[in-house]
Amino acid sequence: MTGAATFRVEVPPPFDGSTRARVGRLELTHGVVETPQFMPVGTNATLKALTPDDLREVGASIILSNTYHLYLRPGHERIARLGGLHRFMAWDRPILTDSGGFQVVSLGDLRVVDEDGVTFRSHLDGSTHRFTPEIAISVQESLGSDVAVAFDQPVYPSSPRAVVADATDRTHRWAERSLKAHSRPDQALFGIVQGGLEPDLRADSTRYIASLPFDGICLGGLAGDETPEQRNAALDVAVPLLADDPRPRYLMGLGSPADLLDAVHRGVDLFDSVLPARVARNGQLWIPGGRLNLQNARHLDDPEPVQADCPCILCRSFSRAYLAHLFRAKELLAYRLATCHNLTFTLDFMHRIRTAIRSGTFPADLPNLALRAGRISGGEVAVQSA
RNA sequence: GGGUAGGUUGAGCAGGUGGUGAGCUCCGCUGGCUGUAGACCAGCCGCCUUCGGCUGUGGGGGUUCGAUUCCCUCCCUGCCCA
Repeated sequence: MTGAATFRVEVPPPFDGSTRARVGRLELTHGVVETPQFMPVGTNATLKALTPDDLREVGASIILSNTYHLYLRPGHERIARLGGLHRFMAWDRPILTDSGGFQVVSLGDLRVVDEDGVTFRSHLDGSTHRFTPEIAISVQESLGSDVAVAFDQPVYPSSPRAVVADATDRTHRWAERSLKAHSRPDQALFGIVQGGLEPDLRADSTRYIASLPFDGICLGGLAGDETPEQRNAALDVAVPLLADDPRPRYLMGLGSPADLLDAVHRGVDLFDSVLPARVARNGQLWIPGGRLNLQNARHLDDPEPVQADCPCILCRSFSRAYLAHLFRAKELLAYRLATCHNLTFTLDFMHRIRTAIRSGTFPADLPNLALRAGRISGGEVAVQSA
């Protein structure tokens, strides 16, 4: 443990086993994070289309940024010279940096994995770069994030068992090297569980990572191509093994409201995802019970706000018709307004979840929360059964 | 009125000098996006009963086995000159 993170469970799950949902308080160098919490993703030291003021207004208490992308551009050493990532991007609340492990899968053909690390070809200019656990930690220490994350090797959840096993074992070895390499006392370090959808591998990985002195436990290798049922099953394997563990549990990459609700119910404390911001830029606005596609012609004459009771900058002043116009004209304001709305919706949803847990009504409130979450996929609006 | 260049599927175009015009970009429609190579990607975008068929090159007529192409005529548009 680094001492740079203090996590306290304020409202533990009930003894009756009706849910593993809990409320916690994570204290980091740059501030406090109430859990369950969602972290918007600002890969390039910016949440696309938003200012830090926007981020504060939508209610973000912590954001995620990316080691690999900042290493490539503008360079972690430059950011360090300029006072660190917080000062560089003018965000004074907590930041968690992903280690670059995700780019092992997302960059596809542009990388080669070996036992010592990963060789990447830059997506920007084709130049060759090497990441090892030691380098990933060093870069994160240069950036100065509140929470660094061990360098891991995620694979698609649907990968063959042998592939999952190999990547999981390597992730364990890299976890130890990440711990050994980490030295910055004001920065927490989280370890990452792999194991894919294989129950025994997922369980072994959970036990192993939990046995190491990390400040938090990331559940990786999910939020990929698995079904919600498969993901829930993996959580039902992993989280109970952490029942007596005093550290926060962070499911990497999950972002739709219905998915978040499922995972909170199964005991997850932290989330991140590009989803709400990305789909917003692509014209999909989340509202209670479903979504709007602002690219559809039917919105062009609609004077109503996207969501009448939403306090965001979009809904306070503008109509669906206006936003639909902005999207058609590809006006830059569309992306800012839409992103603010979806993040407001998502973070408000997490706040509602915390409130329900605090008031002891969480399992009972699941149907209502699921109704609000809607089912954000397939163009359908349906209630996610609790 | 004279001259000239044109008229191709919502828009803008490509192509085609007697031998199968449904090709492109927009627009439009639908879907997708989950630790961001993503203000992006995919499919559709004349009609039908769609592994196919039909229609379609401004209108009409003619020549021809066959016409977007050649001929006649009419309509429309841009530009120039009166």
